Amino acid sequence: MDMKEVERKWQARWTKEKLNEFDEKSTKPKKYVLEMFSYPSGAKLHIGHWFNYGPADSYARFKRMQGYNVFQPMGFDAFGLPAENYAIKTGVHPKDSTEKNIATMEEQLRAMGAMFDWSKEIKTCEENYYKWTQWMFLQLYKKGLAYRKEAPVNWCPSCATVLANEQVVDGRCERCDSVVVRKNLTQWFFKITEYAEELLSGLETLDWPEKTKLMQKNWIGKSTGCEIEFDCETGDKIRVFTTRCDTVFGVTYVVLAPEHPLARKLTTAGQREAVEKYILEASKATEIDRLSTTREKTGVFTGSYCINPVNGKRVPVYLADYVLASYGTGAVMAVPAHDERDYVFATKYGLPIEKVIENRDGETVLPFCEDGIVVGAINFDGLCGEEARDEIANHIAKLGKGGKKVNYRLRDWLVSRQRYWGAPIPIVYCPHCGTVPVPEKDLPVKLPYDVEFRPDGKSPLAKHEGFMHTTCPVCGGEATRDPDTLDTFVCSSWYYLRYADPENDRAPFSREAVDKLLPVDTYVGGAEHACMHLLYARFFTKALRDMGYLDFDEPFKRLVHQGVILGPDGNRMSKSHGNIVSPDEYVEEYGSDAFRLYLMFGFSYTEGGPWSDDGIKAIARFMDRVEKITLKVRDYPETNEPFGAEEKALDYARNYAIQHVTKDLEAFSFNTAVARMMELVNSVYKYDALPQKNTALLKATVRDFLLLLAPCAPHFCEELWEQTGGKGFIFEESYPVENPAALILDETEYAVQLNSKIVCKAMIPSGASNEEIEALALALPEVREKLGGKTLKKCIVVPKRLVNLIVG
RNA sequence: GCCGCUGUGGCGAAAUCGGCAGACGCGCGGGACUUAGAAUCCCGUGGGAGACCAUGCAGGUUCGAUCCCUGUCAGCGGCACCA
Repeated sequence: MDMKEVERKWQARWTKEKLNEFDEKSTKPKKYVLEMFSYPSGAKLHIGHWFNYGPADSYARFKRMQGYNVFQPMGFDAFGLPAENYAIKTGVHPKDSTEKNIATMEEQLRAMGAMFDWSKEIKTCEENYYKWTQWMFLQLYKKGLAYRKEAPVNWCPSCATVLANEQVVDGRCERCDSVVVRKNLTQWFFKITEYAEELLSGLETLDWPEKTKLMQKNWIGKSTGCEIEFDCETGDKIRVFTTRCDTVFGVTYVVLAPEHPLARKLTTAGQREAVEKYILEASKATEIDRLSTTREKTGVFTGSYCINPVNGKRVPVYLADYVLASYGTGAVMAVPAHDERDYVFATKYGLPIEKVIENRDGETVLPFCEDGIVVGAINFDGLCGEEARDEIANHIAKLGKGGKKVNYRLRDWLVSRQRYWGAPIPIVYCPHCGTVPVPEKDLPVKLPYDVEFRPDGKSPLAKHEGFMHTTCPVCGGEATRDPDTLDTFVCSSWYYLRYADPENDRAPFSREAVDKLLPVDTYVGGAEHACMHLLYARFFTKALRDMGYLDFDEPFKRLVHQGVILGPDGNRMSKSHGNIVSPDEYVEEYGSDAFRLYLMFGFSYTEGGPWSDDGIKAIARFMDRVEKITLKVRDYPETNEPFGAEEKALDYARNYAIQHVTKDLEAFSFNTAVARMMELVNSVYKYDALPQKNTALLKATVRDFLLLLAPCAPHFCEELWEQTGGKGFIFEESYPVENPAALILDETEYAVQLNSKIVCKAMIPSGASNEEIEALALALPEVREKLGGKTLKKCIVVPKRLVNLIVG
């Protein structure tokens, strides 16, 4: 079969008959199958795209044949850093390179032959999309979910520019190798923490991989503890969060993050120099390094003291970078006797270590970090663990120095980017009116084309007079725009909603369109998005629901992650590894169906693995075998005789395949689905070799087989369907359903075990009771021989699998 | 470092709820067809001469463990400005 020609032919027909478009008028149940949209950074589709979209499209087609009205849109996540970096390097404008890349990728995606509804395509960098991204920002702002505060950025002093984490290599700028420091800027945040509890509890309702839910749970990081206030001699108050308030009597010092607002204020003249030096050093370390439990602990004394509210003890205040400003209150109470890190730190700096918890069962070796009995705390001595924490927290609350508190590791979402290639933040700063949101009627705030990308200390937009200079929407006076753009994760947090209504120019989407299609039934994409994109999208959905734009709680009911296809050397494919494998040559040589089928068969979908093309020939051979037998059987005259054991076996194979392929496709277990289809082809060949054939059964089996294979090799099966006299499109046929009667066997092979060791196999009639099975097993010659004089103690029967005789 | 995942023949992999480890393929070996090769078709194929031994390694629970538990090693994904 000339696959190039066949692909062209069927793609043209599908497009002409709008086969791939969602049918607005259909009464069938809808099924929204969505793959994560592509980022057009490289010019071409890579194996990862294919591995995501090919098999997922087979799932969508399978659902279509099962009678669903399937919606499978595609688009581009087109804003982002790489296009801007490319512009800095080559001078090619991000808009131009992005549009060019998108054009290439669209063409390749069409050539894949997936059932994408291109009539609903979206590109996040287009005005009619980012207008609504800006609208989202304004709604969140109105709802009090967007606010400004200071936050650190990576700053390269030499390039005078903000760097992404990716651009910082070993603490240095990837462009000029200067040491990167952290610098505070006032930036926009979304209050995702307001939804922490619901983002956590909502996980229970989702059909998502358990590991993904667990990762989100840990990312949100709920912990129940106590907030405690330590009064400083300066009159300032240090608030700390602890999950171990039962150890508060053992506090021997307090630690602030170097970025803590009180850090400098509490520093005494004598310590000034050391503290400044330390703060600068700390600004160079990455957060990952700072959280490392094996890294040498460092810190510096501020010169100040504060008072432990429970016992009035005066303890020193230190700065140390193992405390993060972004977690909890940015300050901790240190209890070296009962915390590993505090113990190490106290030992290093000669700070006292006071034991206030004792091990209930045995010697107390410090640091003792488990629950134990409180000692040396007069009113609380003898209390233990949760009970102690409860009493002590209540006591602290009575003192007016804090109390029980739930804390989350989740932080608010920083959305400001000091970059060009993104959606401008729709905010104006007016000397008289302050921070003013751009009125919705004035959206979009257009991204100007003529900008200077060269990094020179200012965001590209900040240097653009025409963009920056504006009038205040409130007072009409002179004002300036926010020079920053939005994080691209903002664009991708609501795109699945826009697909429902992409042309709408009065709203991001109509309620009617969204009600019809959303939520997404099955979302397919990489596991690397487990904590960020997938959490942000959930947050957007919940916020939009609370603003009355939606009436569902979760955007993605079911989630599936495809694995990562690595380079042949086992490393992630990258230019630097020089191990990139392009799908193009394979598609060219074998055709898109064979390539898709190979991806489905050769790898576990959720695991991925190193690339290897061993076996792609086997897929080509399999398809040849299918074509050959299909055409051969087509030309047989029809006979209904005979129907004996051979026919029963073929019918069993046919129905077994239907049953398992259906189950496996539903589970995204594509490799086993293809294996079951190969088994059926083998059975058909075997049957066809018989001298006497029931060709009616054979023809029906081949027909079912083509239907089974169609979602996985769509062009190929359409062609064979047509060549065997099928009418219309194969994708308008129903997926086969197994006949349970054909799957009932008279007897099943059991493994017979004696004391859990296999002795022999035995055929046991279906429907035999456990007693009958036991008797049959005991009567077997192999069993009698090995049994000797031993008596039966117990008999374990696992239906349709084994019988285990325990003797002694 | 922290969070999560993975580890099974020469290779890709499979194994429902703890129940016959290795389905389906690749590769390899043998055979058929052919002047010959390619292609195709058929048979065999975890290791071991064997009792037996095998699911990264060391233990544990169980009648029975690839699966559950403890420890450990290796690889992969993420760690909040790559997307």
